[in-house]
This record gives sequence, C-alpha cells and structure tokens, in this order.
Amino acid sequence: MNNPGGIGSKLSELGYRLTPQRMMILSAIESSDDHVSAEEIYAQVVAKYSNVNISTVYRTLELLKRLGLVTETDMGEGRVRYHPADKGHHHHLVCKECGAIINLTESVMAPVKDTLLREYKFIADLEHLAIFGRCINCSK
Amino acid sequence: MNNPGGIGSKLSELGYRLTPQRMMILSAIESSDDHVSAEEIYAQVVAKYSNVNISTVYRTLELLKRLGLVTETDMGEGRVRYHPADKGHHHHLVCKECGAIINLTESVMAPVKDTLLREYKFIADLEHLAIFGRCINCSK
DNA sequence: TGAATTATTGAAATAAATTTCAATTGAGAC
DNA sequence: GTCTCAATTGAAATTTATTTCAATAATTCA
Repeated sequence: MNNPGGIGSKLSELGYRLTPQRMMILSAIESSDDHVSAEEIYAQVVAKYSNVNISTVYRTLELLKRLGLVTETDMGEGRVRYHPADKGHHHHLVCKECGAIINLTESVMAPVKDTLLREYKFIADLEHLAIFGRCINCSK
Repeated sequence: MNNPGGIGSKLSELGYRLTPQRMMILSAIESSDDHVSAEEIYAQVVAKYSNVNISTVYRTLELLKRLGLVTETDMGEGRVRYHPADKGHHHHLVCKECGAIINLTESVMAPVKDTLLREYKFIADLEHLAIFGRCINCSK
C-alpha cells in the first residue's frame, strides 16, 4: 500500500497527508494495469471501504495530476482516464470512425517537444496524449 | 448570412436543411473573430431570435464538427471553444501555470502528422490543438 | 395536392466533472 | 496530553455537455 517509491510515499514526502481514503484511491490506481476512469476507481474503493466520497476521488486525482504522479487522457469517450506516471509514458491513436486504439511510443512527439522548447521556450506537457483521426481500415 | 462559400451554403450543398435556427447559429460562429463557446453562441442567438434551444446549438456544432466545417479546441477552461475551419488552422500553447495562450502556426505538427501517416497509416486530425505545459515566465 | 417519410427541434432528463461550504480529521505547538 | 489551525472530507449543488423522445417542420413521391 505504502510501498517505497510508490505514489503514496511520494505524497507524504511532499507534505501531503496520507489519509485512509487517499491510500485506497492510490492502491486502486497503482494496482490497475490499464487506464482507469474516476468512476472505476470509485467503484473499486467503495467495495472495500464504503466511506469514501466521489468528490474525494476527483480531488485526489486532481492533486496527483498537478504533482505529475498520474497522467490524464481524454480518449474521446466522454470521460477521462488516468494512468500512473511512473508506469511509462505512451500515446494513443484513436480512430474516430471505429474507435480502435493504437498504442504509440513516446518518442513520436519528441521532435515537437524540442521545437516548442527551442522556438517558443515552452515546456510542453506531452506525456500521455490521445491523437484523434482515422485508422487505415476506416480511411479507405 | 447565406453568403457563397460560407458554412451555410456548404451545409445545403451537402443536403442538410438550412433552418432559421441553424442560420442564426452559423452567423454567430462566422461573425466571431475569436474562438467561441457553445454558451456564447447560444447567448448571441437568443438575443435576436428567442426560439432556439441550447441543445440545437450543441447539435449544430456537433454536425459542423463532423463535417469538418468548424474545429473544436479544449483550452482547459472546462468548456470547449469553436472556430470556423475556413478561417485558418493554428494551434495554441496553454500555460498551466498562468493561463497564457500562445498562438502557433499549423506547421509545427506537420512532422508528427507525416510520421503517423508513414509508420502507422493513421490520418491524424491535428487541425486545432491545445498543447498544455509551462511558458517561459512560469518555468524559471 | 396530399400522404408518407425523414430531418430537425424543444423540453427535460442524464452524466461527468467541479465547486461550495460546513464538519471533521490530523499534525504540530505548547 | 490537549489545544489550535490548516488540511481534508462528505454532501449537495452547480456547470457543461449529451441524450432521449415526442412533437413539429420540411421534403419527396405518388
């Protein structure tokens, strides 16, 4: 739960309280291999520990996002999904036609990141992007 | 209102009805030099022509978006903004710290678009992007 | 023209995310 | 240990966006 190097220990290092609610939420995010939505996290947490409010889930996610401990991605489903930042960065190609999701290595955005830094002195946050468009099958 | 080459004439060319509601909505989008939100469009339209429903505004925007006549951008304000596609494509750098918005030429994303097409056969929709990060003043 | 069909609209319900504010909890000071 | 104060939480309200579905409007075809 409060494993060294995990999100939990980083939170307390930074001076935030590690409340039971937060521990449950962190555990739900970390134990998931996939990208989870706020609702899914809430459902998991409530199952074990009923006194957690959905707004606490959102607030915790907001905090983790601000601290860079989780990344947020809008996959175009009308809800946002979260992923622990330390489990590796990657992007997704989302086909607007058939909904297919293609994973993408982080390096694809590296040239853009460099250009923005060089020409605009802007540190772009391109850690976990969803790029919309049409996949090969749908563009024929 | 139904000026040649405008969004309105394109809609009717494509076989969609040019209802009074749609004409008002189109006019509000086209007359705006800036990026407008659905609520702003609705406010403008209702002022002149009260029998328009907010859901018609959303539906019309959805239609225009699907037809590629307007582009949609989430500038991180918790609401989405729209812009006529024929008024030129561009991107925005949005500073997460101070909220500054820096305009960006479309060409910055061209290398990525090419790579995705070449390596993934994916036609990426990179017409009006908001890229989040930290501007020069806030990253010191 | 008039009937049939289809597109479009309005009103209200719904959903995800966020905000507000009072109540509670926990951490450090004394 | 207990007091104080800031951080955190829960409940409910709010906001933006979307969906549903019956009613209405417009177009097509006979």
